[in-house]
Amino acid sequence: MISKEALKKIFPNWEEGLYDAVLNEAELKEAKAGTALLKMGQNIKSAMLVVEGTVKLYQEGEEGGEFFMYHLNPGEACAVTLVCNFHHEQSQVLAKAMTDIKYLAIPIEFMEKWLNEFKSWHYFVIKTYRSRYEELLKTIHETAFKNMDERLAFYIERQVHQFGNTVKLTHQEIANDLNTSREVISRLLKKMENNGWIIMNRNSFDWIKK
Amino acid sequence: MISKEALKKIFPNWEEGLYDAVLNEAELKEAKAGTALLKMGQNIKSAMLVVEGTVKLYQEGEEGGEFFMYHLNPGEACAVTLVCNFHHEQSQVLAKAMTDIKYLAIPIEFMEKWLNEFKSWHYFVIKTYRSRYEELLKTIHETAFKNMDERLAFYIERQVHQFGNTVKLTHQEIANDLNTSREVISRLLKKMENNGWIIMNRNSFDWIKK
DNA sequence: CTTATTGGGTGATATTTATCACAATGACGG
DNA sequence: CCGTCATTGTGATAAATATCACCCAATAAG
Repeated sequence: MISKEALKKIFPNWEEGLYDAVLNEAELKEAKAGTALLKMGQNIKSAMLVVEGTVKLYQEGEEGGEFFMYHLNPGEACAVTLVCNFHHEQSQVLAKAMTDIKYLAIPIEFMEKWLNEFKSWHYFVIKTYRSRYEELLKTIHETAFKNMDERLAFYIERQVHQFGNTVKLTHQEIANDLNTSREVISRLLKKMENNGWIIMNRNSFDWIKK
Repeated sequence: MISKEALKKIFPNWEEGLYDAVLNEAELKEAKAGTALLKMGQNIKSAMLVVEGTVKLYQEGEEGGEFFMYHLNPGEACAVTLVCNFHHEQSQVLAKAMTDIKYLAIPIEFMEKWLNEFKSWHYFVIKTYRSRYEELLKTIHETAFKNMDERLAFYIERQVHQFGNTVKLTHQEIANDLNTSREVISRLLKKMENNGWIIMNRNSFDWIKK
């Protein structure tokens, strides 16, 4: 399990009792990069709090497409898993480990209980929903108003913000995340290279804009 | 002001004290159809709870475009106004009265206070964020995976769900909401008419599909 | 009744994105 | 060093959407 000190660093400002509750009830799980942690339509049986690594949240299309929405980092939680106990609903999102990750899985029966017991849990849930809502707004803004070139730039900037200036993603992976085709991404990246925004290598490129 | 009984009907399951607090602190406001209640970038000074009528929530593009996200009905609240006091942030959305409306405006200084005092307010905030988050997911799903014909059908279905089978919107208004042009909507509606999904009149049409 | 305005129809054309087909090149296991 | 596979480049073409330029019809206003 994880130490209380480590937990406090990753999830600050909780009540003492909440840390104990988490240490008692949560299971610390690991997953390899690429694993699907939560699939669309799947019944949710536990809340997910990220401890280490990065998770990507997607929307899935009925014909198999994926659409990237936002990242989850340590200290953040998957909003959809936090309150679903109210309704015993199915997941509306796909969560994928982007790197090797560690996360806390908390059985959903504690969600309502803790809302009653711990004020800091209540705040945590609200903060989580609020921040995820804002990420969705950004995502909507991009897809509603921007063309693929700008969307790609925005996507890369998010990626750079997470992992630094060297982007280690194949054109195909980017295309999947943006729900377009590889050719489109290849051509747009070539343009960016010509504009001096990136330096391309095989299997990666560097973002050098601004 | 509004009576306590009416308030209870519209916002069920609150604590007694919360109803009193709202009656004491909120201002009951009215607005004509079409009014912008909250503009993007505007500083939020009060929370908005819908009492009567329908509000439309938009994302605004920098070049003036609008993009419809979802409706707010009586008993629902504008999520972004509920927690912004934490940060004194600016609105990321545009809220427009779709019909003549009545709503409760609660100064944001009470938001944090009530979170501490009323458990039912806490639940209300979480429920609000959760439902808005889910609406955003649906919206993203449509824009990410669907072509304009399907998006239009989805849009009309939402409209029908709100106001019944007769849709009293001009092609231009629909085009604005979907961030496309009138010609596109006109042509797609014509197709729907040919498919027997709608019956068109001037200034309105009837949804008769299924 | 006449005119002005608004809502809607339609062809032509441009732009953006998707799809198909295939070539080239680097990485890696044997 | 060779062959295979994953990755990227690129032309040709199709489909979806945007834009422009008008016209026409219904309604409102005088």
